Amino acid sequence: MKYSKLFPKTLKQTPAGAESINHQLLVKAGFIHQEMAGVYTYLPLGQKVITKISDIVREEMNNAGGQEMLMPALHPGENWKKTGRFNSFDVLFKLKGAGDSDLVLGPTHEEIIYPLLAEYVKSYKDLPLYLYQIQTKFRNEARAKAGLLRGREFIMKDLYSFHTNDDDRNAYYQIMKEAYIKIFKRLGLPALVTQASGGTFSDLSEEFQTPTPSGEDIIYVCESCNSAVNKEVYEGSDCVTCGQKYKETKAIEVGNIFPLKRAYAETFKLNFADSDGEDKIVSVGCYGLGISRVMGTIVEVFHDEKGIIWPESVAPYKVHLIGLDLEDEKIMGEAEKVYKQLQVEGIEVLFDNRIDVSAGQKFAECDLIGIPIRAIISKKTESKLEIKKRNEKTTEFMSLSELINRLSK
RNA sequence: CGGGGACUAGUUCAUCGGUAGAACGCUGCGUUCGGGACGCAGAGGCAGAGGGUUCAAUUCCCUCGUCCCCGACCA
Repeated sequence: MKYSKLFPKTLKQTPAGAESINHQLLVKAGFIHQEMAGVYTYLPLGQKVITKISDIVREEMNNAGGQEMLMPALHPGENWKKTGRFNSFDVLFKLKGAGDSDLVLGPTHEEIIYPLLAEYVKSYKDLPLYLYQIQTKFRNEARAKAGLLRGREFIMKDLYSFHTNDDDRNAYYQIMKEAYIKIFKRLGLPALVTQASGGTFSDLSEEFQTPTPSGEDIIYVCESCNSAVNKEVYEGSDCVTCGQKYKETKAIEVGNIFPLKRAYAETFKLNFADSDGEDKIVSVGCYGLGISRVMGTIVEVFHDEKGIIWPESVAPYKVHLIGLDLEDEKIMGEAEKVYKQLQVEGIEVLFDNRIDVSAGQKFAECDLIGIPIRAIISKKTESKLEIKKRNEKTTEFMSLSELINRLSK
C-alpha cells in the first residue's frame, strides 16, 4: 500500500472526547473513527488489524473442530420471549419490524442457535457439534466507554459446543481452554485464566483477563503460581491453588468460557435419541472472545509516548518503508523496486512515497501507526536499507535480501 | 440510570453581553529537506437545537440533545 493513497491520514492533535489510550491512539493513527458513543468505523488500517485477529482466532477454532457460520444480527423477538430475556436482558436493543413485530438486535446468539440445532439434531449420531461465528453484537450499555473496550456495537467470536453428555462437554471445554491459551499467545497478548462467576446462566466460568491499569475488572493474581480469580468470586486472602498471597490487579476481560445450564436446551426442546433409544437433553458449552476489544486491549498494553507498538502477528503491515530524498529520481526508482520486491515475497508493506513531506513528519507518523519494522531508503543508505524495529532503539543497515531472509524465518 | 464537565472553522482551542480569532489541516507560490520545517497569499463559521432576559446574546438563565469522566450496571 502506498501511503499517499491510504485513507485517511493521521491526525496531529488528539480529538476532544478521546480520553482512554486506545481511543486516542487508534483515532490519531487513523485505525478507527467514532460515529457515536460506543460505535466506530474500522478504517482501512483498523480493518486490517481486525482481520488479522479474526484469522488467528478462526484458525484455532478450526483446529479444535469448529465449523464457522454466520447467524443474523436481527433476531425474532419471539425467541427472546420464550427464554424470558426479552424483558430481563437489560441491555437489549429492541425494535419493530413489518406488521408491528418485535425484533431484537442480537447481543449473543443462544436464542438463534438453540432452535436452529433443535430442528436438525435428532440423534446421538449428529453430535458432538462445534459451531462458531465472528459477528457484530449489539448491547445497549448504559455507559459505553474507553474506546473499543466497551462498545454498544462490537465484534465477537462466539462458539457453541453441543454434546450428548456433560463429560464429553467438559472434555471439550478443556480443548477450548487450550485453544484460547494458544490464541492469546499468538496474539502476543498476556491473558490470565481467571475463575469467575457464571451469572444466571452457568454455575461457573473462566475468563481470560489481561492485566492493565485501564481494565474495569478487578482480579486477584497469585504471584507464586500465576493463577487468578475475579473479585466477584473472591473469598479469603490466599491462593486456592498454592496457598500464597494474592495481589489485586485491574484487568480487561478479553475472553469468557463456560458450560451452559440446561434451561435453554429445555426451552427450545434441544434433545436427541441416544444410542440406548432414550430421549435426552443436549449438553452445551459457550465460548466467547471479544475481537474488537482485543484490538483495543493490545493498544492499551503495547504503546509508548509516540504511538502504538503492534505485535507482529496483528500489525496491519510487516514493514513501513520510508522513502526520503524522493525528489531524486534514482532514489525513487530504488524505493519503488524495494516496494515491489517485498510484495513479490509476500511481505506486507506500507510505502511512504510522499515527496513533499519532511522526514520528521514521516518518522512521527510511522511511530504513531506502530508497524513492527521501519525501513528507510535515502541518499544516505546507498544500496542498503536502514532498519529499525518499532520496539527497539538501535538501527542497522542491511540489504533487501538480508531483510527478506530475516522476515521469512 | 445517579453525579460532574464540555459543545465556537475540517480538527484542537481563544473570545465570556456590542452579530467571531489563532494554531493545525486544506489550496496556490517560493524557500527548506533525517524527528510532525518556514514565509507570503487564499478558501473555510446562522457559535449543538429550541425558548427566555436584554436596545443588543457565542457570551446570562431555562429545557432538550450529544460527547467525555466518576459511580451503578455488565445477564
